[in-house]
Amino acid sequence: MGRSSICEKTGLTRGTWTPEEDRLLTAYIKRYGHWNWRELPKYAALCIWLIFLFGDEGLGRLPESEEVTDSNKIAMQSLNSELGLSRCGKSCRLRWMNYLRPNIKRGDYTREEDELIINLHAELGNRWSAIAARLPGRTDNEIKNHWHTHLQKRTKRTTIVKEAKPKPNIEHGAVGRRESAVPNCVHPNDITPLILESSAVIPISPPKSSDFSSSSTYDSEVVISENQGITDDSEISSDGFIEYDGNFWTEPFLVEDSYKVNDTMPVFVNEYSVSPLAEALYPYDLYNGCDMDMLFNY
DNA sequence: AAAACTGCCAACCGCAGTACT
DNA sequence: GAGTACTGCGGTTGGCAGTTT
Repeated sequence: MGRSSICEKTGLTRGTWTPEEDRLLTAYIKRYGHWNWRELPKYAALCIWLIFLFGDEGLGRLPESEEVTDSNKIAMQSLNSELGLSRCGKSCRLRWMNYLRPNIKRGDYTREEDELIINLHAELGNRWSAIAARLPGRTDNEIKNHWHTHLQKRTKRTTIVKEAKPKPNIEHGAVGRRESAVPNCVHPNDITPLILESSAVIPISPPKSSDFSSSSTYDSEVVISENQGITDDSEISSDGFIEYDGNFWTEPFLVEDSYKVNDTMPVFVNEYSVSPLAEALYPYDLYNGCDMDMLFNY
């Protein structure tokens, strides 16, 4: 038996993220950045709760670091549990990096992307993060999954097809010449042509009907930003979030200006529309008795 | 119709690397 | 240099959805 995970030890939530958790995490990171993954989930719900209730003044109600007593911590954990972000930092980071962060390209892979992945894998091996760095908008996890579910099979099948034809048809020019040159092993530089040739022999399976299918189809490239419904990232920064390395407790306001679309509108609140945050909190009936001007235009 | 099987992908786990004290 | 905390990476798994029997 392996040792139990941190999440198991601490009773934190595991498994699939709910939309409410996504909204909470997104709203928090958009405002503060991911200054410390380990500490982030501990304070996310508390900060957003205070902002929601008291506007920016709410931040002033945050305790200084030296004031965070055990009873404070218990209260925070209780609050986080109530609000649904009782996740370990690692889980938050993974969710943000692989799914929630802006500019993630989802949907089918183009032929060019597949070619690039195959070439890069031949060059770099299973260094998925390095491969992902060369494919804008794709995450290492997504590329890894795509490789294992689609590309690896195709490369294997291509090899089998090639090996099953010991006498190349010279009439087909390059195909025949390459087959005769690489009977058992394939030079990295030859992999892409082999795959492309195999595509003519092995039909590419049609795309799934799922919105977020990662299967390959070269008819179109679907780019969906998961955060389009939350905010207009282009107004915030190139990445749409803040890298913050300061002390959160002592300098909570330093990133204040960078998250705002303009002077009056926080990024996760559209004027008088129901914000993701508001939606997330709605089940708790927090609107009752609140000043709507304060809530949406603080 | 339902059970069994398969494919896919989000999420988890454990380790390595890095920064800091 | 040792110890600790944290982040990032790659391998693996669990669960869902679709397909087959």
